[in-house]
Amino acid sequence: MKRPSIKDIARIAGVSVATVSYVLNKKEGQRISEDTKKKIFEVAETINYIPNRIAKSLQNNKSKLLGLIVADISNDFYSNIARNLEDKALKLGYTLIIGSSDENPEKFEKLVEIFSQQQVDGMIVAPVAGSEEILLKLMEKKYPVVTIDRYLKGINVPGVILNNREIAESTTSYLLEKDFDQIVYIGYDTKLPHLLDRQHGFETSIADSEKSIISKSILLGLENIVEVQTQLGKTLGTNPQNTALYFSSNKLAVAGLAYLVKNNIKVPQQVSVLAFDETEAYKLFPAEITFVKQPLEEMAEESIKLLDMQIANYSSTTKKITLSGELIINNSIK
Amino acid sequence: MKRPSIKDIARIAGVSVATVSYVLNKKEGQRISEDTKKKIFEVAETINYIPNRIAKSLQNNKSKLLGLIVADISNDFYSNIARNLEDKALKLGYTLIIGSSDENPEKFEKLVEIFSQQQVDGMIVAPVAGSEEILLKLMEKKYPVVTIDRYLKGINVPGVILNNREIAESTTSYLLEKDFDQIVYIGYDTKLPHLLDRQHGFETSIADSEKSIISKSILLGLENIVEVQTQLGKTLGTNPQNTALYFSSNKLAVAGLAYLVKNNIKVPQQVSVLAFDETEAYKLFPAEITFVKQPLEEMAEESIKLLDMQIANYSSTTKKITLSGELIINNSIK
DNA sequence: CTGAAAGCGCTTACAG
DNA sequence: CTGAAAGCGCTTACAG
Repeated sequence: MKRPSIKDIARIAGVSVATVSYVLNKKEGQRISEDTKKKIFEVAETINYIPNRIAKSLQNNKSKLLGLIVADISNDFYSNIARNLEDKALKLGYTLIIGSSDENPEKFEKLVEIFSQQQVDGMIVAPVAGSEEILLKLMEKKYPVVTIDRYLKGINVPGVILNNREIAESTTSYLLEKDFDQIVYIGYDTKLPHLLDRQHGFETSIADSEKSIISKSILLGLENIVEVQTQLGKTLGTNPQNTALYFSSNKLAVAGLAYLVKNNIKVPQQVSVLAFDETEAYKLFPAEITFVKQPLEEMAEESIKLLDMQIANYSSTTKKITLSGELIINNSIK
Repeated sequence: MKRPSIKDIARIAGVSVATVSYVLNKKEGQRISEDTKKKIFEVAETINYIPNRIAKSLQNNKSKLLGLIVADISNDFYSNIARNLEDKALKLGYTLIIGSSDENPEKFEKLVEIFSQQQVDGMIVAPVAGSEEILLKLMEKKYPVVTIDRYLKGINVPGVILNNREIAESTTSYLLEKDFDQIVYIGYDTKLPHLLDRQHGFETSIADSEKSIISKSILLGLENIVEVQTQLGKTLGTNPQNTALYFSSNKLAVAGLAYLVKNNIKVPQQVSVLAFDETEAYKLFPAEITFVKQPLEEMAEESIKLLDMQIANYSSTTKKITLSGELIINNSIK
């Protein structure tokens, strides 16, 4: 059975499709008698009419679809972002399409193209390394786009970002106050600016400090996180003392903490831990992890706003919004 | 600047829109000269043509959009399902729209309606308690739909499901062999059949056993998982011995394991643990958790297949596919 | 080998 | 207060 259309309503109610359209969309300009209105609503109800958004979209060039591209939707951090975005989007009448890039620029481009074919009204993306061109093209076409979590050097895409460098700097200073013998930064070997910012924040803070402290960085490939375990083994030895570990992401933290648990290294007695991002996994660690909390809800809110503005005005903005991370102090630092 | 359409290509290439459409869609029936073909492809390339899926959809009544409704996309289990579905969907040319129901039938219905307006070609849903009517209506309209992870009593929707009852039974038997003094099932106070199946599997296995063993169930509201901690406290006391805990979901397991960690209860020396589902969080627990693994990839594959069949044939099926869980034995059971 | 034309389900300026 | 008609960007049976 064909799904009922506006035409069916018109036929049954004995009016024109135009009238039906006016009534159903509650257009103010047109004055329709209460009688016909009532009739139309009744018919719509009984035949179970659901408007066809596709037809509407073709007409007004708005799909009410928003595309979200993250590295991997099964990653805790991104699925939380997705959830927050979903809620905000829904409030504005948008629905979210989701895609995972796997840090692969080709896949990223593929997703951009698919979303573009689907006529999404805008995209929220966590761009991968090497996707500058792709974003640039989107900007040129005035396609509404907003970056989230990440950003890229040299191109001016609107976006919302954490104050990565500052929060890394201040939290490292917090560690420095504690007089550790050694501070180890566990980060990524990457070109992604937001991750480099964290690293540079750490390094600056160490360099600016008067203290003589051994600092070291372990940098892992994005795809090779388990490697952190071997590296930590080498760095910590069998009986580490008075050492602090700075994990620059939840993924790294989970991998690293798993190593500590396995090797029965006591936190914070032997090793102190500070981590970026939250994850449910922390709950199962013997110590409560001190971590940098990102304001995910605010991020979602601001990025959707930024996108909605572009969609509404057809005006491309290059506005960047920086939000502050917050150090949640628990007991993983001595 | 307006985005280029097939009309633009036609104008520039000096042919009709029909010809352009034929060429771009590589229709075999029509024989077009190589020259015009080449010309058309060239023009499409240079003006950066991207087909408008909305227009296509209106014509052929296929949006190439699939709706996924889960309880909460930020839940590990569902974000993993989503990821697997995304990959399978992409291979068949579909894009995923995602929504979270929060176990709320009204929200569930709202999402169904929105997805329906967006003309998704089909929906994959983890139905919430009380959504029977909604699914029934969908079935009546012959709207392609497949349930995943969950199912509902009394309605015949096609779907893929775990052998919850059987795997719960066999894994409980596995526990029974170990001669515990006490076995505690931690589950949900719910009407969701797939969860009741797990519970009944557990109960059957206990009842069928010859052994005299104390068994107990702690049932939590879906929204009140932290409560598990108080309940476990009451049940376990300060110095539990030879007790086994059967967690019927990853959420419950994480909450329960957090309690064990906090109270320094040794696994498996004092308390043994078996959990349903996987989560990264297990990595941070001192013992490696023995758990029931669900074949997520296969689930995704089968559910998409089931959906695609319905979409292709317009034939509604009521086929149910049951997949087997697997007990991954680690060292959390003595 | 190629094109004119109808139509998918809506919206909206215009006419009455 | 209401309707006829054009148009959004495509596809496709039909004609030539």
